Amino acid sequence: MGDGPQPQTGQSLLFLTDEQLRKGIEAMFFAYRGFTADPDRILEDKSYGRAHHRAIHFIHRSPGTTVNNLLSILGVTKQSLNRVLRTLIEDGLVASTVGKKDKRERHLHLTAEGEALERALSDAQRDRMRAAYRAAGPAAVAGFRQVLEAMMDDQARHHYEAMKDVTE
Amino acid sequence: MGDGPQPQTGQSLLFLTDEQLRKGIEAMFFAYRGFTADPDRILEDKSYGRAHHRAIHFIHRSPGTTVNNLLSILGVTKQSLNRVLRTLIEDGLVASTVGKKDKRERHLHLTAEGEALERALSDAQRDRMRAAYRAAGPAAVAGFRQVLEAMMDDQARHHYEAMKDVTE
DNA sequence: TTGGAATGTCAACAAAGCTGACGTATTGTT
DNA sequence: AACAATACGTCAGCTTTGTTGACATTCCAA
Repeated sequence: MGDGPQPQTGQSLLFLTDEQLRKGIEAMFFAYRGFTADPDRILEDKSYGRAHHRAIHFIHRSPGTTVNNLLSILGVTKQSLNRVLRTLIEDGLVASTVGKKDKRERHLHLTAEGEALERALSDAQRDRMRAAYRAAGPAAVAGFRQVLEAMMDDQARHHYEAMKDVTE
Repeated sequence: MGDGPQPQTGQSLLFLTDEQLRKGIEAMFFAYRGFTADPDRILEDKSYGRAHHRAIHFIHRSPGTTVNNLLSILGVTKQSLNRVLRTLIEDGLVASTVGKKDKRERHLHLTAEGEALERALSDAQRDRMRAAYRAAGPAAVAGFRQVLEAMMDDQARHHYEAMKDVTE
């Protein structure tokens, strides 16, 4: 936390001004639109929306996850998630299997078709993220992640960190 | 763009792996929820939503802006914006005045009451942003902004940059 | 065996986006 | 002067995605 290797004395004093904070707020707003734009374009053909994308993403990320776990990650009501899951199951993108240990639970997996859509969506989203990362460079990326992590609610940060896996 | 002062050789080679990109994607998702959580809490008491917040934010930011300009910033249809603006005008938070030069245009301003709500909302949002900035530090903040800017669509980035004002 | 947890479902509703059509006032152009 | 284009507002209808509240079923665990 030392201020040794930074020659920008003015910046380090001014980075908390209301103007700087406002720019950060607007950057989040505009960037999030870009962040969702590409998957949205893919989804609009099919009768799916952003909620389906989120479900697919986290089922792919944690195969076999239960409905309850997914609920707490996504932060929506079970009725809202259920509507989304029902269509995905009906359309054969998601498989729901009764739990072996606890038969009340349903374990969710992507089918081959579901994996295909997941790949299309995350390819599109990753392409933009990769371009942004490449343009900004590794140091900027580290800062990006630090600020975003600090912006999360405790519960969200817990989910976020719990999803670090072996490759990291 | 030289790789001089970075000793993290591994990181700079691996920062574009799919795993890193996935973490960035999830960081955006979770952080955006935190980003909107505090204003949302204020708005839910009143009968307003996130759309009202956005309109109020940008009217505050550009007093006297026209409906058309606001439309292109927000990226929604005029019907959608109109529904929001109508309630804000009816409730006396926004004033709409006929243009002097071009009488077809309506210029939008916040009333005193509108400014008060804007302050409450942006205070809440800035508090979280400030805490995140403080926790991450100036260098991280610079990186955060760089990555977000690179993630925007061209049109959004244009709006974003056009809103830099004299204090910066 | 009974209470509670996990899940699913029905109904009703709201916020906020969309398309399409239409009207009016104003401005610019021919 | 006539006409086209622009800015704005509005009506109607639709979609997605969230919400509450109520209720049934299944099943684990005390």
